[in-house]
Amino acid sequence: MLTRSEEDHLKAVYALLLEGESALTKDIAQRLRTKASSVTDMLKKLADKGLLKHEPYYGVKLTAKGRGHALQLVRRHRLWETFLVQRLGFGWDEVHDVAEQLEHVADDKLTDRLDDYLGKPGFDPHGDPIPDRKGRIRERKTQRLSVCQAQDCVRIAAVSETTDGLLRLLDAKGLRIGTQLVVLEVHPFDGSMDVKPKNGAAFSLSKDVSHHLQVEPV
Amino acid sequence: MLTRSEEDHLKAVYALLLEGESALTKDIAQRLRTKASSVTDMLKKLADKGLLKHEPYYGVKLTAKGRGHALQLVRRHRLWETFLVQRLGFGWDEVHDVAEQLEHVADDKLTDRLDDYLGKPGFDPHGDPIPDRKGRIRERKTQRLSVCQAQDCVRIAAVSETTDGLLRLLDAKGLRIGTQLVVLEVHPFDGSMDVKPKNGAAFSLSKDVSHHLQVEPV
DNA sequence: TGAATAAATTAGACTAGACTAAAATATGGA
DNA sequence: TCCATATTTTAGTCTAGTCTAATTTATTCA
Ligand SMILES: [Mn+2]
Ligand SMILES: [Mn+2]
Ligand SMILES: [Mn+2]
Ligand SMILES: [Mn+2]
Repeated sequence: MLTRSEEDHLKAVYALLLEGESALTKDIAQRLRTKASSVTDMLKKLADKGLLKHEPYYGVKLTAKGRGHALQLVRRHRLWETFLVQRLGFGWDEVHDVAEQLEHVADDKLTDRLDDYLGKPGFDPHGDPIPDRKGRIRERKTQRLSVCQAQDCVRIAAVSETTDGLLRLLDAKGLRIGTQLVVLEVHPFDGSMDVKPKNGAAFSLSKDVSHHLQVEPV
Repeated sequence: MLTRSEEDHLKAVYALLLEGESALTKDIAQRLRTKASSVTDMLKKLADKGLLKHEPYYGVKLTAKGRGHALQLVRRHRLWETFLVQRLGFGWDEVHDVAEQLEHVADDKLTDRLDDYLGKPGFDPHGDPIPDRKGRIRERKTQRLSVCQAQDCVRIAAVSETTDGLLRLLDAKGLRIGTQLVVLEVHPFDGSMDVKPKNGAAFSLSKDVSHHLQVEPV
């Protein structure tokens, strides 16, 4: 049984390894709003439990066991987010903090029943994949909207930064998971691009925004 | 913001004061499976926060603030139990431990939306009243089935001990919240009674069981 | 190459929440 | 009344998880 803090550290490692190839002590600390020295202690503890390999001054790698635990945690987090949005009517910008708490209620029966109840969803409200009970994830080939070119037709698959501000901006522009877009033009000067949703008028997106939209070809 | 342990202590005090008129240190310890000395420390802390009055060697009384917090906790506990049974298909004997964890996710929006989603239920799966968002409880006049007499017609309103064994025994006999019964006969020798459900054959209940069934006249 | 800097670890301190053992207090029965 | 017992509190210890400050190690660049 892992404590809440152990779980949060494990998840931070998992997320950082997905984003880049290394999980640095300082980045874990920044993500958890704690200090590097605290992270060092916790990494030692997680290594003792066989959840990760920690070579002091080199990097952190998850073991199969550690990855399994992390995936279960991600599964619970994303199932709860889905529940909050689909069933309780929360906005996708309002669910993160609550899910951050609910994810720590570790009960396999609860998790599996919730999964059934929601219809075994493959993706959460932000478009992130939900691992199944065995930790398997549905893979997709997506790319950032910011690397697309004029004439490309794409569908928004996920938002890679779920800060409230970005999500609300997307709401304001009518952009959501599944929205189809055509790229009209890319402006080299500032990296902004003009896009046109399938049903709607064209508008412009800054590079800050397009960089955080994961899209798939349509 | 209260910690999980503070919340559990407060709830134990609240429950003990409801059952009897005093909440003794040793009883709190027993309920929380902890030691009297630990309880003393926590009572001091809760008193410092203005949630209860603790006169060493005398008793514990909740302040209005403390009662309010306890009621919110009870509200969350019972709403989650209701969710688990009504929506996720859990048995009424399976929900307590999970609800004991979920109750500590303190988010008013979550609680209120869950309440709405469940249709603002007045009672949980064990027949216990669910406080509303202001902490108000629907009062009923119930009595133990064990004090009823031959010919009494009653409806089961609540089960006052939610141990797995009792709940499964009731399941086996087809007794649930709302079941209507006629008391046929009471046997003074062992306190057992013969009862007949409205739709079904008569059978006998031991005093151990009838003592834990709260009923209302029908 | 070798400082300067960045990153990570170690050392030591603190708090919360538990425990055991000992002391203090209250209570019930002879 | 007064002692035996039950209950509660106090004193002191322990672990988990955090912190700051100091030290160690790795990296970068002049
Ligand atoms: Mn979390
Ligand atoms: Mn998400
Ligand atoms: Mn609890
Ligand atoms: Mn209940």
